[in-house]
Amino acid sequence: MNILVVDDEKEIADLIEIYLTNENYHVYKYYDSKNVLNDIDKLKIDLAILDVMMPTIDGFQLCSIIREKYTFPIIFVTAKVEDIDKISGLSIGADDYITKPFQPLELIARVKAQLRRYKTYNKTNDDNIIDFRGITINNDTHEFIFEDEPIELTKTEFSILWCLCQNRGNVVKTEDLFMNVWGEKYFENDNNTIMVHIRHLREKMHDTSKIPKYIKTVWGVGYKIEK
Amino acid sequence: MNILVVDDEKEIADLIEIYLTNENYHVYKYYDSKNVLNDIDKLKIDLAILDVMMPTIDGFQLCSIIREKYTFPIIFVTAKVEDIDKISGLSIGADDYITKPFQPLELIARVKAQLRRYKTYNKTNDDNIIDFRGITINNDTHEFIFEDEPIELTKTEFSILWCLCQNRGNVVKTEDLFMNVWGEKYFENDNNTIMVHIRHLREKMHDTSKIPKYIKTVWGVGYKIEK
DNA sequence: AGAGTTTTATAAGAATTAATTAAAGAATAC
DNA sequence: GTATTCTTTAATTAATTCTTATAAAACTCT
Repeated sequence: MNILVVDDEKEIADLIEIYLTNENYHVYKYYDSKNVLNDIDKLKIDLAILDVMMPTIDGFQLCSIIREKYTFPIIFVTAKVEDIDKISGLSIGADDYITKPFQPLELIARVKAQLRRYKTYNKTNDDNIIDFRGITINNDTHEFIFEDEPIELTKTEFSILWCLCQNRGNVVKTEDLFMNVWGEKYFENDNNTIMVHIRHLREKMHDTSKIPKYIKTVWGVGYKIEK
Repeated sequence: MNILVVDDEKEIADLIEIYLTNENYHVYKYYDSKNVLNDIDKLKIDLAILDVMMPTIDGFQLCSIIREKYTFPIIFVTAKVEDIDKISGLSIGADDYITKPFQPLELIARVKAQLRRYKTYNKTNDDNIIDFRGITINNDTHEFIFEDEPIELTKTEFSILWCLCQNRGNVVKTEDLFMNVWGEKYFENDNNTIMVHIRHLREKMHDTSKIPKYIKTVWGVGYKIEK
């Protein structure tokens, strides 16, 4: 989970970063709104924590700009305790509004609540579609479209391909692949089950093991699919 | 929009009702948790405002019970200002936590923010009529019209078809289907109840299991109805 | 180059999972 | 209270998918 933190008060931003990192969130920290706007399309933000009072572009403006394109949750954390500010903040598209000084644990709890609402309760996530290099794989419809042709995959084939696509560009260790697909540890007796499935996948993708275009073997490690 | 308000302090509940009614929300007001549980399946709640400290079933318990079946936003409004209570409340499934005394306008703003998140940003449409590909299914009247012919469905058949239609295009896992129709977990001994109902549905839709036009089997996963 | 290791290919049997029946059990309506 | 309809269970059959075993090929290292 990637969380955007924007606050011109460095100490506060740093503090929030510590709390969030501690909970294993990945934090993109900015002391200036302007830089956020340059980068935001590149980052895949899941939630934003914004300060209100900042130079040049204030939190409310930033929130409005973000909302033109994105629907991830936005939480204001600010020293402005006036009710009218809370109401404005929530009205322009924020999901929550916390006033400083705040309890770290409360902030974390609110972050978690928002992420739960956004990710778990909300079924419309495009996290379930991966699209690259003529490959479109959709975990909702269980469809695999390869070079504009729909291809039927079995459950196991789909799981393996899904796992490789999620980690596209990176090697997936045979063991990790096994864990991901079967959800258990293997490596008792020799197991070439995965190889058989990989072969089937390559077959369906008109790929060869000699010079594979898609699923490459990384000797002694596992498999990877190029980005 | 239907809002559930539960508070054993009548004055507070009445006050909240006034604010909400003023904003043209429809309010279901309860002074007792028990009655809520009796009625909740009949009401079509979009958001709930719960007090924490109540006799017999407290707000936290009520929240947990609601969350077993529903994902609409829940806001706690309570005199308990302890941080640990806020954190617990948010952890068990609430979306926001406001402490008494609260500003009416802030409450309204938070209600609106939650509803916006739930309704607007969340694309999952919960209309009661779904119409596509010669299928018209109406969850209010429980009517099913297939290629201009009304077709009688039993309660279970309707629930299954409704669930598939709501997720049309996407695979519905057998387990999820079970959860949705029977509202409980199964997976004890194997259970082909669903298969029998699916067969009946296909029969009524003049469909076959070999080359189904409508309800397709996704091996090892579940069923889906094409968009 | 050769020994040892790891991956690939192939095919067949094993194991899963789904569909079909028929009938018993439960719920509902009359 | 009985009849009817609906739901579930159970047993069987059918279809699909997974695993195993084997042999062959490719790679690594000395």
